[in-house]
Amino acid sequence: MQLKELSERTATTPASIKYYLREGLLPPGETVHATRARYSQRHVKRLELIHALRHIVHLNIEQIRTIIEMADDGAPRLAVLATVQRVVLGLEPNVREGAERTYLGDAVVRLRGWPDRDSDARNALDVQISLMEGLGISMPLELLDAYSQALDTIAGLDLSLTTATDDVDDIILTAAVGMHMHSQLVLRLLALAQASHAIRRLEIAP
Amino acid sequence: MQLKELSERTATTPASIKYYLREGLLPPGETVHATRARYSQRHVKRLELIHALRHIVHLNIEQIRTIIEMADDGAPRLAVLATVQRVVLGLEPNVREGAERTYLGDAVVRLRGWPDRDSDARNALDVQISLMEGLGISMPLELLDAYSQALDTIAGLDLSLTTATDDVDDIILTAAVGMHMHSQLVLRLLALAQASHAIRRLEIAP
DNA sequence: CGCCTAAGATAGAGCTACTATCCAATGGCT
DNA sequence: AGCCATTGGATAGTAGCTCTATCTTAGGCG
Repeated sequence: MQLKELSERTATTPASIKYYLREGLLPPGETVHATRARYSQRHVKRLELIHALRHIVHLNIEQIRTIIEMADDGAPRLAVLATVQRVVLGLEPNVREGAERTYLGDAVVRLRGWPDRDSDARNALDVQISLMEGLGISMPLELLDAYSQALDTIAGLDLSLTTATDDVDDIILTAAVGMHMHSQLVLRLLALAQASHAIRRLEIAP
Repeated sequence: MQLKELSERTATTPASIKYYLREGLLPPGETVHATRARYSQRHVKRLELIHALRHIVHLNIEQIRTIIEMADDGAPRLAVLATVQRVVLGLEPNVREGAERTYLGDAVVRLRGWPDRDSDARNALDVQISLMEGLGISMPLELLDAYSQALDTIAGLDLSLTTATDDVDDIILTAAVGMHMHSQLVLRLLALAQASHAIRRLEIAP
């Protein structure tokens, strides 16, 4: 198909498609000759991926490029998933060079029997724990225990969805949307829990 | 103190202070006469609040204005906290008119013994659950149970910080930063849980 | 008396994500 | 054969956000 048809099929304006081409998010079509290019089903799927990442998961172009370049470079699935996670869960601003491991971080990993190794996720957790300790926000271990237990279950479930296909774009789409949705769910539950506490505590003695 | 001193004490440029004044985030100083105004300790604290909300919690000016206007209008503490929550936990895009209650939402509220009433938080949760069901992302009740149990504990802890003072700006600062930090913590734990699962599942058979 | 600072208005800057315009080349329909 | 639609490529413009800078007028303080 030509650009115009691609545009119609994906409800994306030709101008935007050209923009994504320029930005390297969408691979160029097969050049038939100087003024004609052919696009395939792959381009349709890629555009759908871009659309979901932009408007559902709310990533910016740079973040989408990071993920898509890995996929196009044929990186191993684990590496792609790690990148998706880093970007979707906003780990980036929290990953620091030479951040120290925390007691609580170690304890949680041991309690859950998670593999004890360095990773962006582990690093980001330690940084967050240190940050909160610095601000005097307390987190007893029992709480992290309860938490991580629940999250462990969700994580297993979430991931199982991504192993059903071999197409990298599909894996990314499923993983990114799944991670985003779960993280939102947790935030909504936290909000409701907090609201409930606030009502109980403040409504009686305003 | 005059504008310049306020600027120096809060490490904010006079231009930015003027901007916040224009935007109504910072109350005008006490006008001595046409070309002189006096600012107080209150302005210092307000600027610190604005700074934290902008650069730690990452709210935009509009969101900060929403919160600050409530506080300045002398709204009840519960209402202020609800607004802080709505903004900080990103409930806004998820709150819908006439969204239906979900079975799972009801079940969670009953399990936790939370007050069963309409609220933005409850609404946002129901919308999120429906959204995920629509996408075919499964969430067994046992999972929500475990989750909400952990979150319930955190929420109680978090809120207790905010009842230590009577100054509205302080309450907002503590609540906003606390909520933000806890939500980040949960996201980091989810990330680590997911990473651990991914390692176990994909590293053996890449 | 002149300098500093104030308020107030307006304009500009830098970023992001598009959106629009212009171009020459050219395939395919008529 | 000829013309219209479409292409890639280049470039420029727009819109929203958060500042940042400049300019003006005015007045107190040393």
